Amino acid sequence: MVLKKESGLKIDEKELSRILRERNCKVTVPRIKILKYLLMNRVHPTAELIYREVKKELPKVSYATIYNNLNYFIENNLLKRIRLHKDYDIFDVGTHMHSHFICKKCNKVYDIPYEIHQPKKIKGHLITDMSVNFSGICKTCLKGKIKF
Amino acid sequence: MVLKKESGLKIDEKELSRILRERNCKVTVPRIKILKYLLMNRVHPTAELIYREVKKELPKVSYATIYNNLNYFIENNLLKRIRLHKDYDIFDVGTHMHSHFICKKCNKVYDIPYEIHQPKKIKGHLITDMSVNFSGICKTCLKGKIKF
DNA sequence: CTCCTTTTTTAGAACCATTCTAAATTGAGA
DNA sequence: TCTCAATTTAGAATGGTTCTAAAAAAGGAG
Ligand SMILES: [Mn+2]
Ligand SMILES: [Mn+2]
Ligand SMILES: [Zn+2]
Ligand SMILES: [Zn+2]
Repeated sequence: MVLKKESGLKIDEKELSRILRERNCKVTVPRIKILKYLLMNRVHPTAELIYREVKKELPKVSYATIYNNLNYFIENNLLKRIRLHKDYDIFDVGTHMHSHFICKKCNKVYDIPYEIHQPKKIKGHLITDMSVNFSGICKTCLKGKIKF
Repeated sequence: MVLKKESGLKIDEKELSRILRERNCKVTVPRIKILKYLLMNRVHPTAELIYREVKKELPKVSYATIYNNLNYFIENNLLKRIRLHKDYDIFDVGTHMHSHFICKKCNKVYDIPYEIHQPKKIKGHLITDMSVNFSGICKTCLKGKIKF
């Protein structure tokens, strides 16, 4: 089962259970709500945003559960941690390969189509992952339409 | 003045002062000691290692001074912050373009010669920096000579 | 050199993202 | 339904980094 790429789609909780079971992941209510939020809102969220949003549906959810599940999703290759900002991490769900651009002015992160071939080995090291990150000034900031 | 690439070279403190003055950086004793450590020990150190090592020469140095100067060097393009580990950052001095490989087993970071062309613009965003990061299992861990 | 102003340093407190603790709950299989 | 391991929870703790406020140092002017 391939994870949907688009944001804002309705995703049935039954379908989410199936995605988890396919990967031998135990299905729990908080786990489903967190994954649902990630899949339906592809905004490179912080843990804090995920916490706030999931709490709307699940008022008793704790930060420990959010972090436990984010780490759990990462171990199970459903999620990637992105460390582009100085002070916090953001998360990116889904399997499609792409790279990121971070704007030094507004700090927004943009997806960039990924085009570079990943080598199998370099200097004797086995390569299993590769990421390409760009930074600079984003289109919007270049236009000068946003003041800082 | 191009920063020396090799590790372990003796670097005169007079030369360090000159490097700083060339970039209009105020010259101070802790600043020189920190830069000296970075230039003579190219091991992708943590802030904590830098603190411990500089403290040997400058017993009264504080963490605030270490962090202030690391951030100062980054602003002045003498240093890069590398965010590959989950729990801490490491630092990399010098201007030579290269990428990094991090081993998922032993967490060691290796320099990789950098080969990819950096585009000037992508999708309307102005690109000023690019980084390529690889991860996987390093040569040493593959040989199985180190136990975990 | 001395004087003056600004920047830097220092010790320690504070901050804050993330993890840990220990008890309660839940899920999935028997 | 029973059982047990996995998960969740509230709140405390951790640890890397930054902040605070006072002292020291750098560097320019005279
Ligand atoms: Mn992305
Ligand atoms: Mn390096
Ligand atoms: Zn921007
Ligand atoms: Zn290794």
